[in-house]
Amino acid sequence: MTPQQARAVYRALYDCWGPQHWWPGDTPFEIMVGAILTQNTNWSNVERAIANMKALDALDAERILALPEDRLAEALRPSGYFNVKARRLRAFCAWYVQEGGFEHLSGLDTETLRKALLAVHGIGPETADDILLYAFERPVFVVDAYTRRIFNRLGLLEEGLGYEEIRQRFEQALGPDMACFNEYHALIVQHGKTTCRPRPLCETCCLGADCPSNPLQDSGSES
DNA sequence: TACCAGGAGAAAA
DNA sequence: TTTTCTCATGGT
Repeated sequence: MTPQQARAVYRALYDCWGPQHWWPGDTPFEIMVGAILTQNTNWSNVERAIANMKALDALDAERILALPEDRLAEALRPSGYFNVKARRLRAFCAWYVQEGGFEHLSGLDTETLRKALLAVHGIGPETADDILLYAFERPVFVVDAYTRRIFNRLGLLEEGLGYEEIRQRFEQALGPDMACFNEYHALIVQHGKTTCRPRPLCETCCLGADCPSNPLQDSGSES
């Protein structure tokens, strides 16, 4: 993928959807919680779980750790996988408190912070990069299922590439631009979940004939 | 009713 | 090392 191609898709998405103002969350900590809860789940379900946490006045690492795990799981129920996510969120909070919280972690360089996040139970590459980009405002490109789907089918990424390879291709094409990465990922998600879903309709899609959901594309490239 | 959604870890091959 | 299975709710 050339820089020109990466920027052309960005422009098409931005022209279509406009600024997204991501991440939806009032504080860096809420963003981090949302990044964990949104794993394999749609955002509306995550919002319900976060509202439950706010109702418990528990949107804070130490207060989450003070909650019994079954009560935490009950609050997280709307986001799905609630038992799994309760364990993951507690593991993250334990690490977060142990490391001295946001202020201390903000002093770490991006690679050190990324490695530390990936060592936490329940934090994989996408979740770590969501946290780095949207909570810590680091220039890290987030790769998700929509990114793979859209760019594979646009022919700009080969099938079967690993997460790190895809991330590096975007970062090399675009340069270390936090604001751009922020908007780009948000636009990909907005586009993916509205226009270019697996069973979609893209007469008005901003990617036109190159849209991953375009029937002309489907006829030859669908797996 | 079946499929999908802003994944990750554990187990099996 | 790679692939498969499991976790689960809510909307379409």
